[in-house]
Amino acid sequence: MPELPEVETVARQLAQLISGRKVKGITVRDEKLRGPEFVQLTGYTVKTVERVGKRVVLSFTGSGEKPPLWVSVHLRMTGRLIWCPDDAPERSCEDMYAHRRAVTEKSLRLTFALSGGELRFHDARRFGMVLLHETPPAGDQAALEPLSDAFTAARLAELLSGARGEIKPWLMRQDKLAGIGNIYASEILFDAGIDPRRSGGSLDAAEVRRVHRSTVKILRLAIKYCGTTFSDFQDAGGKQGKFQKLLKVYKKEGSPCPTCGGAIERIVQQQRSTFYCSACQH
DNA sequence: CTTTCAGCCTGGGCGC
DNA sequence: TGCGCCCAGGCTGAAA
Repeated sequence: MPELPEVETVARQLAQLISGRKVKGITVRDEKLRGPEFVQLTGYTVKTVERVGKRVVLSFTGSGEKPPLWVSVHLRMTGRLIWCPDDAPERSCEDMYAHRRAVTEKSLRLTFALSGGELRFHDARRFGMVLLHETPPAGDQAALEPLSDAFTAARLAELLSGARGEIKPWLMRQDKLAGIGNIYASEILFDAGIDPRRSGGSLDAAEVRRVHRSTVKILRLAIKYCGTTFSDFQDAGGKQGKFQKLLKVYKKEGSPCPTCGGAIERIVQQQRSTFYCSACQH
């Protein structure tokens, strides 16, 4: 389930792999993705690949008078962007992700044929979105990027003041903070020692500072480890993330808390699992 | 304004 | 071996 660190990992890797490559053609295998739109990318050149919130945004430059274009990709649950270079034998490219069953011929939804290889969008469950834009897709303008300079404890305190909803679902609100999903919301609150059921507005200044600090710390650490892989996520080269080894509470129901040894508990908030330690989080 | 909830999808895991 | 059932979960939009 790709969140900010996973999407950042994919975007950074793709930036290295496909910047400067020319679009030779597009093949759309899923009618949901409105294929004809993408054809106009032919002849364009990949300029940048960046993360915006949970989206991968590719910018393209046209030749001559043609205006620039952008493509945004939301991986949702099972979406993947995989680079298959021409100079790798086809079989080894297939082998690279053959052991992950969800990435199969069947789940291939869209292919960008680029100079030197193919960028393939796989999505077993078809929740993902690939959109073509004529202006830069800015994401939610109001949302704060948690790894930007604009994300300060003071700004977070401002956003949280008066927030009546529970803090854990609040952290996942993409119109407030960009990129935090179910895994990292639980991990951040464990790190900060905050009970996920507290209302956002009930946190005092010191507690907000802890949430701020833990958010930056956990997200940066997860990016360093190339994200978290359970069954779904893998990077642009088909490899798994490594942050799952550092998870302290997510999916750890019944396991001992790494701090106090008590059992990690699972509760449901807004239809989603939350994992926490009731002894350590207040 | 808030909160809740169905729907989107399909592979995988489980029980029988 | 295989069938039916349920779950995963980000996000939208409708309903309460």
